Amino acid sequence: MPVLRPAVPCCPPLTQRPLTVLEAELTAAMFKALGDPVRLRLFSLVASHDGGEACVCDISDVGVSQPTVSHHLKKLREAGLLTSERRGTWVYYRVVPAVLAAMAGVLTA
Amino acid sequence: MPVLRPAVPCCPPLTQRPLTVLEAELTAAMFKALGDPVRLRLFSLVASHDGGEACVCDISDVGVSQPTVSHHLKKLREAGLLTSERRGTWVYYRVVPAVLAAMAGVLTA
DNA sequence: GCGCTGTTTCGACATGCATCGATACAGTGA
DNA sequence: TCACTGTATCGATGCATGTCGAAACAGCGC
Repeated sequence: MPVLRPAVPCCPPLTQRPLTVLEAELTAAMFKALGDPVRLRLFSLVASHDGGEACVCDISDVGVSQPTVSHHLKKLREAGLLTSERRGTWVYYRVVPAVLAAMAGVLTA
Repeated sequence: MPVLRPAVPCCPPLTQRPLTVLEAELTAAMFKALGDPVRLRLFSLVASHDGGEACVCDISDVGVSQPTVSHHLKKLREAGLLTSERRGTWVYYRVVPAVLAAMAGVLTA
């Protein structure tokens, strides 16, 4: 488990100057995490859910098996986009707040 | 060559409502294109280059072979992020203007 | 036409990854 | 403790993809 630590405010806008190798590595890892349709839907389900968090049971209906959902949620966690917390029987996922803004910033001129 | 046509203004912010299957497909394709470190550096090199365009010869020094550079530029073209134009001996790449804003919009609450 | 340089395509290879069923783990309630 | 539900991990499989060298293509200058 390599788990690149994204260090949320990472990189300047792509239009400002060429990214360094390390910057590209960190930023690409985040984009890659959103580069799968199933993961993107899972992320969107969490991000748009009431209260800013969602139980796995709320978002498991994306057309793939339960182990696959779990696998994708793990990937999103490892990329630093989501956090998870177990409360009793259920596990809740949340969007890491600064990450969306950081990624948007990289794409903004 | 599937070449999903991105139809630039694609999708609402991820936080607004869950993406549909089709929206996720289109948007994930763009994120996926930026999800490789080499491609992200190439894209950044084009996006930050003087005049908004760059010759392949200007950006080929990213640590991989020249055919690999060409392969990645093709992927970025197919994803709708770059356009290319041959002018005499050299081929110039440009960022498709609206795409950056569209992707940033998806990530903005 | 011929050679030369810049760029793309081709074919092959190794690695990565999305997916699944089976299984293990965690917590609840009886 | 035992059964039950929700979630994560394991192991296997098939496909996607990043990479390269070799070869093809495109323009230019002679």
